[in-house]
Amino acid sequence: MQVLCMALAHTILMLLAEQAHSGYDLSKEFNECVGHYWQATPQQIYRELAKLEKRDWIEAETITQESRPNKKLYSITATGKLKLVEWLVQPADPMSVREDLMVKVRGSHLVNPEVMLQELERRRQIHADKLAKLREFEHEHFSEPDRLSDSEFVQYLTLRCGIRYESGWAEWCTEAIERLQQRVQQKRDAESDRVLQPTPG
Amino acid sequence: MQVLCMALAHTILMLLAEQAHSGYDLSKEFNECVGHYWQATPQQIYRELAKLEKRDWIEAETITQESRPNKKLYSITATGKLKLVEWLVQPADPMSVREDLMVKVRGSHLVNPEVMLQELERRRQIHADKLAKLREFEHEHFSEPDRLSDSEFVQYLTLRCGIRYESGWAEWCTEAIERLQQRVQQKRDAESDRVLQPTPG
DNA sequence: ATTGAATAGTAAACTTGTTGACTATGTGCA
DNA sequence: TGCACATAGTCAACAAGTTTACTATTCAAT
Repeated sequence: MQVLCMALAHTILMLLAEQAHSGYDLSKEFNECVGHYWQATPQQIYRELAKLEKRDWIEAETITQESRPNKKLYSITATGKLKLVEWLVQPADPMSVREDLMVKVRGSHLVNPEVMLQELERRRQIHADKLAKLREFEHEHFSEPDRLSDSEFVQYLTLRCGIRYESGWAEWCTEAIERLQQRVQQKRDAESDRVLQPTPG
Repeated sequence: MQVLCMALAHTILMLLAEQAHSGYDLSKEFNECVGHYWQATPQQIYRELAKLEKRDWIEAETITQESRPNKKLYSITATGKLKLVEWLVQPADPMSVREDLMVKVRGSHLVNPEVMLQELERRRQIHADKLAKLREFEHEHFSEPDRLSDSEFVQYLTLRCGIRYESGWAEWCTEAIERLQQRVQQKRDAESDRVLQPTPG
């Protein structure tokens, strides 16, 4: 039996539990709403949908459309709901961090500090931009947290996580830039001291 | 030609650029020092070492030991150093977040809120523990940031990143727990209002 | 005396994610 | 008329990480 990608499969199940979607719809949902904490390409989604259908956790209805290509509308089955809830109540261990930038920072003593300063600034900007978008989304959709539906409320929690994540990265970049600049300056000072007051010998 | 796992290969190269290591040594380094930002199992490391050796980016010397099994001591070659630096100066895009816990939070409106509260508390504790360890490490090894060597300094930057990461997660857990508890309480209040003052009809 | 832990390394299968190419249809724009 | 773009989906290959299970040796503790 083919094996499911647990988190991906269950994200799809959860979205289908709220509303029937086509693969194409799901793909857009991932881009717009789920992407703060889980990414998937259309290809991954279609592949996972095929597996889920084979297990009868979801079922498809082919919708004939005139103005567009036909589509398959998927909805969750009773079995699917059961499996989803079973999975939801299991504990989840932290995922491991894998960050190219850190690997490069860790090796940056082998290259010109200016290169790393530029890269850190570029990354700071990326995270600041992402953060601004998330905050805008928060402002637009969740300005009154007490009035949210259950589903909206949990979406808000994940958005808050995304906001903390991006702001954490932006802040670290700022800290790293400052520390690195300070260090470069100290080295320059030491160098000019050395030139002005050469050690006797 | 076999393909390298870029970040993993270059982390290994970077460690070998500082000092010769056996696969086993590298594996311990990953557990102790690199794990804040990149994880690798011994198996991944041995596999990558074999690929790197085939390309002549690293070279191995077999060390005959009497009190222990023999080992292969790897060191970086001139080509390896070149390739490492070439890679270090390339920009790195943010890695995507993939977090099972978020997927479960996003679906938690389908289960009893108490289950999610417990899970969030468990996770908060995990991140708080990890944070305490990292802070202890910071205190032990980096209490005087101005006196660090270049290599130690960049290590310190990655440690600061790990600290921010873990504290960010712990704080988000706390926030989520508070918001969720507040919501549960509001629902209880609304429920008791409904019972005490039933709507006429 | 033997068991378990640490040291040192290898092999194979499997899971999961990425990439590029491919087939279609319909709409709007230039 | 043709081009780009959005919609809707499929196939195949590849990259990278995980898991399990091996083979060995040495040392310390029970």
